Amino acid sequence: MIENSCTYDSILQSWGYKLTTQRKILLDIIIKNQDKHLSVEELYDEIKNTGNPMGLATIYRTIKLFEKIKFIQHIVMDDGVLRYQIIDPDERQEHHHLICEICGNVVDIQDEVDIPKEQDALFSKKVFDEKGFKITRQKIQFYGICKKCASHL
Amino acid sequence: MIENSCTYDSILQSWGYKLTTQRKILLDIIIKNQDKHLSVEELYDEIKNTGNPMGLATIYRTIKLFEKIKFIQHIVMDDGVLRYQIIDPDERQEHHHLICEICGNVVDIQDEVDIPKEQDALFSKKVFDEKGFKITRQKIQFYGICKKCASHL
DNA sequence: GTAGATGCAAAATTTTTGCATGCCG
DNA sequence: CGGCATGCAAAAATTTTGCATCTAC
Repeated sequence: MIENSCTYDSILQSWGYKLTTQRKILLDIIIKNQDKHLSVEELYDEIKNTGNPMGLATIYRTIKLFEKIKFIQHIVMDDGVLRYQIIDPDERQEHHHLICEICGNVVDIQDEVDIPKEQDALFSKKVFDEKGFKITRQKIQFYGICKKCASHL
Repeated sequence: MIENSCTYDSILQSWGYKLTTQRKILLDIIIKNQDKHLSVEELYDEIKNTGNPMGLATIYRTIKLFEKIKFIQHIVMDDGVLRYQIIDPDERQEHHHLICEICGNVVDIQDEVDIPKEQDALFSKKVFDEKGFKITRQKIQFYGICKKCASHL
């Protein structure tokens, strides 16, 4: 869990980008909502709620910048809406998602839970032999029912 | 592999929808390009190439209809663009994708290749115990390099 | 002070909707 | 023939861009 944005501030500056109020606010919002995977629209609303509204153009531009310097990455749900999440510099490893089919909420799983090593040599070999496709990495979406929704059933 | 659209034609009519020229053309294009996963824009262009151009509005409306009656389903790539594929009535089972990181092409894998059963009871139990999340199904994107691109390296 | 960043408004895209006309059943 | 479907154009929604102004360094 990432606690604050100071590491990012200095990285931003080391890339030669200015540390502006807007960039700090946007990064804060993304960090504060690590578990939420906000869309541009949701980011816009969250920022408006802080009382320091920001132009949509700035949000789009800042997001592009943050993706370029690997502060954040986007994930895409089944509806095609891009949602953004902070990348912890310490854990750049691939991670996967638990997606609730009722509320649509997305939860990350990574090393907290051992993903079974489905990408075992045998499987990769079979795909390569049959399809000529060399697998290098994978992303899994696990669909199901989250704790909260299960409790409301 | 689906060969033609007659089955779909009669299903369409059994739902009470009219079998129009446009619907036939769109379905044909989707079936002919089963391996391509075309976006709306690509569908529009393909249809224009047949010499019977169709209004974009009609394409959007027809796609919605086809999704509703489960003729097609969409998949979503990392860029958030929705792409459409025919659903073979015979094999409604979940399937996965091989995505080439070079050309972006998407290939389906399903029963042709045995997906290792990563959703083993132990893993699901662990996720449930640690996250309270009940996994019911999953989608995997395998990223890598396709045969064609590998041959150009 | 100056390069780069922001805000606003206009433009470019993408998708939806209203309505007159057309065509399937 | 009657109603659903289509095409077109307008509207709505989303994202990008140009430019004047502002601000971090």
